Amino acid sequence: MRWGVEKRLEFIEFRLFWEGGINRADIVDQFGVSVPQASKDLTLYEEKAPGNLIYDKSAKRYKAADDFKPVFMQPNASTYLAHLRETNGGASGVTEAWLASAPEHDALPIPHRRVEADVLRDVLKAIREGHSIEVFYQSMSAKKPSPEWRRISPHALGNDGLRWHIRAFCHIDHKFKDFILSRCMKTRKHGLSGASANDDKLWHDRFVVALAPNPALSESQRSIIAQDYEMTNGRTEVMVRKALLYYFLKRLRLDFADKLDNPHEVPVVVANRAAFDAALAEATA
Amino acid sequence: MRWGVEKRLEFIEFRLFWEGGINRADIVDQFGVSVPQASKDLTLYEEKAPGNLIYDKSAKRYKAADDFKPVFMQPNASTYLAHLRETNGGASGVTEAWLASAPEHDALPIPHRRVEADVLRDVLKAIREGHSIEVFYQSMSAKKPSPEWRRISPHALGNDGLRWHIRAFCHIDHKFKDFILSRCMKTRKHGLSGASANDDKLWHDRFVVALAPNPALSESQRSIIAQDYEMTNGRTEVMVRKALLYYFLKRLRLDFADKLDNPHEVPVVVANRAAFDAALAEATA
DNA sequence: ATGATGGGTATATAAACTATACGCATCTTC
DNA sequence: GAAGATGCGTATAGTTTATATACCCATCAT
Repeated sequence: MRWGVEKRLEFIEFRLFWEGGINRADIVDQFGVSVPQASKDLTLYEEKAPGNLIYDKSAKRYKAADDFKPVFMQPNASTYLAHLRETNGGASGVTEAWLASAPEHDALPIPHRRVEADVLRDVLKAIREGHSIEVFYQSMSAKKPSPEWRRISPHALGNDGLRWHIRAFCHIDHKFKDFILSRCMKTRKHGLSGASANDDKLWHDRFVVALAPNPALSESQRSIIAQDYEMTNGRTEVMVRKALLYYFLKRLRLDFADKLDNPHEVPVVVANRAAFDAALAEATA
Repeated sequence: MRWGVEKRLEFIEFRLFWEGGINRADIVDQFGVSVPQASKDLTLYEEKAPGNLIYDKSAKRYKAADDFKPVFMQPNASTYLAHLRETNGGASGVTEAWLASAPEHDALPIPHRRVEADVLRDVLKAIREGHSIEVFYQSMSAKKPSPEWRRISPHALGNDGLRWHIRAFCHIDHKFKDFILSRCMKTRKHGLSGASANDDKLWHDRFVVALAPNPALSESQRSIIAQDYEMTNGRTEVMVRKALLYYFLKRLRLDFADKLDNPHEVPVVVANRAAFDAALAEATA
């Protein structure tokens, strides 16, 4: 079967599963095929996945059967929700909108400067080819009130939950650091790399964070949290790169577990706090 | 031009732009077409986007020209980064991997219980058709240590930055509330709706949060933050649904701006705090 | 030099798709 | 309850797209 046909069958199944029904017109709109071809596709789908399709004459629409069994995809809630979040952002790009009758939805607006496509492109190139590169970077340090050209040897990208960082060797400070991608205004001058990616210890080393329900919660609440985090014996372990450990602390609000009035706010606490603090000290040194 | 051809040209351009080069083999792998067809596609691309393509005989690979001008897509860094994050998760689903030589990357691991596809599917159905539905829900309240069947009339989905909520009218408490999607274990019994989506005031009302750089920062740092958040006159306004306001506070760590030792941690503060607190009180009442 | 690899192209053939047309069932409108 | 609109199904002939196979060329490693 040709790739285009396969995609259309997948599309039919996607719509049936997540949106409950599909039309010839849906296929025509999505893929620009002719109406007879859309008919053939539906017939073909019925052949390949017998019993999944039921035509509702009254609604003039194919509906998913009660015992619908997907054969062209594995339904995954996270994937659907990720798509949903994308439709919110507006810019679709590669992923076209397979969601037609999406539910009303909204995500928290995270205000931020946009990342320049050309900057990202050049950084990716430097990572790929093992170059160093100069970035016109706005540092937060008080000594540098305006952006400066800095040479860095990038080797990876990291996401802290709110924004993306470049993980790179800094040719000025002679160590590996994070550079916030959106603070790179422009790039220039590829050059020789200043360090091997393998030497970025904090990036490659991972610390195993042990999480436990906040002991300030009631027992029944603790057990609910344990289920939420899929804990076994009231514990769950999360491997976190040391370079990301600081952001992990902040994102999960682990730094305030004890100081907060309401334990409800911080469902989990770090169970191996001493080791955690040591690792964090190492990472932020 | 047929949909499949268009997609292949788009793919060629995507790879050229973000990964710098492309091969016949890449096209064959991605779309399962024959080798001569991949050749034709490259020729066709050169026709449609003259000058973008340069064959590097030594590397045996087409490379993007220095003055590469995309014609089949608008390059968007956010879209690329969203794809990158998806590849991390593993589950691809609808979006196939257009990223071949992706850079090394990692995102913060957010430990969480998975959402059941069948649950989400049934909730979507209820929203779409305006039904109520029973969910086997694990509430956090101390009075309900184990999951219970609750009838709700869902009308929207909301994301708080860490997880998805169902926004629904609760038939037990007779008001609109958030239900954490991953705490819905199963669903059953569609029924009549208990309320109109329009009556969910906190969902439809939005509060305009005014954000300003943390005054505890130095002047130059404040101006950097102002740029980060694309502020004008040291302010930016963000429209937030009242139903999401509480999560906005938590996510941006706005509740600790003054208590924190290090203002660096909280780049922005709420400039219209009194109105904000009033709106928040209304939302959490 | 030799072979492996990757690209270009030509041919005949097969598959996929279009345009057009017509028939059928359901629902809405008058 | 007839008329019209809509949506599905299917048949035909013709076009586009893609395949399989073949052969040639350039570059590079050995």
